[in-house]
Amino acid sequence: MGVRVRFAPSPTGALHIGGIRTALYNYLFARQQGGVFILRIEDTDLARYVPGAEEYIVEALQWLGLIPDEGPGFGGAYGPYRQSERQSIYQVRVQELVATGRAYYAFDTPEELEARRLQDGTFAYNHLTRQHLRNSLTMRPEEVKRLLEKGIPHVVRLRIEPGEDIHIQDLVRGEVVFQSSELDDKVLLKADGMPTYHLANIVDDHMMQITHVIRGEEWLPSTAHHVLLYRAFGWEKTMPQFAHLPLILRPEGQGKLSKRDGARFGIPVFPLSWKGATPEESFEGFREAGFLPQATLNFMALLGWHPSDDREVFSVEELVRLFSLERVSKSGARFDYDKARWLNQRHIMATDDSTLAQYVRPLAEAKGYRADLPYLERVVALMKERVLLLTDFVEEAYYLFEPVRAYDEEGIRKKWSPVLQPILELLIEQLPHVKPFDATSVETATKAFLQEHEAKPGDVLPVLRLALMGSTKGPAVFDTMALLGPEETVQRLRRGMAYFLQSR
RNA sequence: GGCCCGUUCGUCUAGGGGUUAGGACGCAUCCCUUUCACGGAUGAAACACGGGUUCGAUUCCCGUACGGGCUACCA
Repeated sequence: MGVRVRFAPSPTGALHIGGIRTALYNYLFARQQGGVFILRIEDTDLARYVPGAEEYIVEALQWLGLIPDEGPGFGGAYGPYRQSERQSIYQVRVQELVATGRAYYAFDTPEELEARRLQDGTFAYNHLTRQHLRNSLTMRPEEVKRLLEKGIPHVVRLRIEPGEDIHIQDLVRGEVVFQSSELDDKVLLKADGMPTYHLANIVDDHMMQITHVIRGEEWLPSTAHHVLLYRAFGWEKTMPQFAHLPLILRPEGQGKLSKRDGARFGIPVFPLSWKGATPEESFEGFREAGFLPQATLNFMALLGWHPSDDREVFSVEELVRLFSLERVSKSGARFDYDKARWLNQRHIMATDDSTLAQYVRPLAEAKGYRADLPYLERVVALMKERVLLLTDFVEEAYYLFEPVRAYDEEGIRKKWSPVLQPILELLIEQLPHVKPFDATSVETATKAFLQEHEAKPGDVLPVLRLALMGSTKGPAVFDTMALLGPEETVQRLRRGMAYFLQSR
């Protein structure tokens, strides 16, 4: 049977980078194995449902190119792919479990259980305590029937018997053993008639013929329950294999990465920006921060996985080829934003100019800058080795689109000297007559002119740069002049000179 | 508290009974260059601790410490 994996997020808000990494690993594994990548929406918690979250998830997957083969809106023969639309399936399945004595009704209210936990911190609903609680194991059948008929709120719990070792062969961690006596009787069906994660997950994975469950480490403890559920249903022979991924840790300090860490550390932790009801619930995304999707993917792939060689920059195709669950590490990976930006720079350098220009176009448009592709391609060619983020093209290099906003005073003090004034005046006169006004011709003409006047390029060029860009750093002077054109070049040089003169 | 998982430079990691413990990000110095960046060179920087096993442990085993996850009618 072919590999079938699923990414099963819950639409409770924006999905952070940890969730996206899970999607990526599932995707890579599916592609590599010639398998099927499924998106399933786990919207069984009505209270936590957030409108727009599902659309966000889909848009994020599309931006990254992690397109599901099956899922809501993606087709597939195993739907529906939203758990809220599969409610009747779970109802039927859970009745099977009750009928065979693998599950039971429990009438204890959330308040009653809460009170128990308050007085006994170790309280768990399990094989010991259930004998003293209000459920169909302790009540007379007639009483249970009566309550059910009266529509008294109740849940269905999995009946777990003690004295059993549950061995799990995890593809990442190896063998993990749990004792059934330590496990609590998990709720399978909630009082509102919706299934819990545990029930829906197992039923769906079985019905959708999932072969490998690749998910975060936070699920490892409940995997024992899941195995028991497969057994209860009699599905153990076709139970999927498990692979639990290490958590992504916050950049500094302790604990796993959380939504709030984005604001806390001034870094994006989401694929796309998310607009919440308040600023505190709104987050910036990798896309908006100026990351290329393939760089984002590369970064996430390396958070918890590494090939055996020393390479670190990969295309998606290479990741598909090289990925393996066996090489996923067991320990948590700290989110390293510097590394993310470096990786983005590598991918920007590896991307051709016309593609980059397409990415930069909306950014330029948003600022009201000139945004025709031919011009943008020249900008990108000049700057691609000097930027970390796509936004740098219109921010760091704003002077390629609009006049200099401010001159670097420190630079002026170091590079400018009034003795350069006469020769600069002359040069400015000459420049517009260079034909054609391209980098090579301008450079040749300028250097000849400087030699003729016995001036050193090392003295003059930095001043030209200061006038052109307002800064002592930036792209090559002659390339920039050619890009700006003769009129703009002359204008900037004159304005710069005037400014330098009075700043003395 | 209980259960489970983990621990190699600051960070991501390679490695694996005998290695000068390798690479990358970041940092520092130098070279290239009109600047920055790119590129190149160099440097500082790690096997959590204690017991075993062994001729020999960073590597295997057991403890301890530390970190993490789970312990909801959330996923």
